[in-house]
Amino acid sequence: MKFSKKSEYALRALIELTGQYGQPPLQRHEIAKRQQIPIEFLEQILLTLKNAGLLGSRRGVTGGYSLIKPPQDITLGQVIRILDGPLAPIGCVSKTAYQKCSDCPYSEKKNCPIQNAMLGVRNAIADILDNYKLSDFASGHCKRAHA
Amino acid sequence: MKFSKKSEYALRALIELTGQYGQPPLQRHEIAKRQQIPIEFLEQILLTLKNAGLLGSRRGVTGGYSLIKPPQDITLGQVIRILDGPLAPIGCVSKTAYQKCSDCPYSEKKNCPIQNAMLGVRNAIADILDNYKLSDFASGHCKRAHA
DNA sequence: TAAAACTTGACTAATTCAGTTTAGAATGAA
DNA sequence: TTCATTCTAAACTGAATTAGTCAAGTTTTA
Repeated sequence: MKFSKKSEYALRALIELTGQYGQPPLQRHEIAKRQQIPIEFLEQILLTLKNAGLLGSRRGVTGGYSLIKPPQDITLGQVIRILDGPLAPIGCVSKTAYQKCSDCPYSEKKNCPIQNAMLGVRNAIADILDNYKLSDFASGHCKRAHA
Repeated sequence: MKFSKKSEYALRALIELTGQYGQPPLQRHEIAKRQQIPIEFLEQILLTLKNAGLLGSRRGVTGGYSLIKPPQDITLGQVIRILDGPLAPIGCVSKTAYQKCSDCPYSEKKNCPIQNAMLGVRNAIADILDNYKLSDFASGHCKRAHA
């Protein structure tokens, strides 16, 4: 049940880019230095975030990466799904990437105990991460979903 | 952020063993058949649960596995931790297996945004799974932690 | 005593993780 | 124009994990 290093690095990079929002782009080596991330690995991650539509980039001497949307329009849930896939701890309770379980004897019926339990877990995780905005995240405010 | 097949099979095996609590032990092939789990893999899992103190076993013709404690004294959190390790999505917010992050620039200070966010996630997961008893689980009651 | 059952440990194929390497294409300052 | 700087893209790698499988036991009891 761990998030990958990719997700962690992505979030750390996004903290830097949030601080830079509205200003000139930030270069990968600057992000790598500030957050102590191996630069080649960071590159891969920034590319993924760019292809997912979160970042824009510019090449050349004054180039770099920048947020394409305001930080309050991006949630941690979005970021983590891009890098680690669905939040659900088991395929049959995922809302964004549902997968029927093949072997479970309860599969077709509605009363699968595992599904009951895991749906609760997936909702709890999503409630937090899908309501946690990059703006709150970067500023250190621990905004709770329903507190 | 997925639970492993081991955890899933363990929970499914424990549903069967909960139904059998107080009666003669259940044999691995019977569990494997009812829950459609590869028997050699199931064996490995039952052994792990036994070594963790959740199950007892008896060899020989009338042998099998059985719960060693009443089903209301075992939580899903316990089971999953045995097979998949800590529930926390990142080492530095685990209560049962804390690990300092080595590279995070916030490491020593108390205001790490990642820690803030991930601690919320770990607590939400633990609140559910550590309050979900095997007895509720097997009977299909969706007992919520604070609902 | 032999079949049924658990025990242990080694083995393996496939996938994922965490990066590294290499080669290239765009930009803009000199 | 040229050249250093920056991003782009894809292949590659070593280690670890996952999901099983296999083989060779030991124990129990009908």
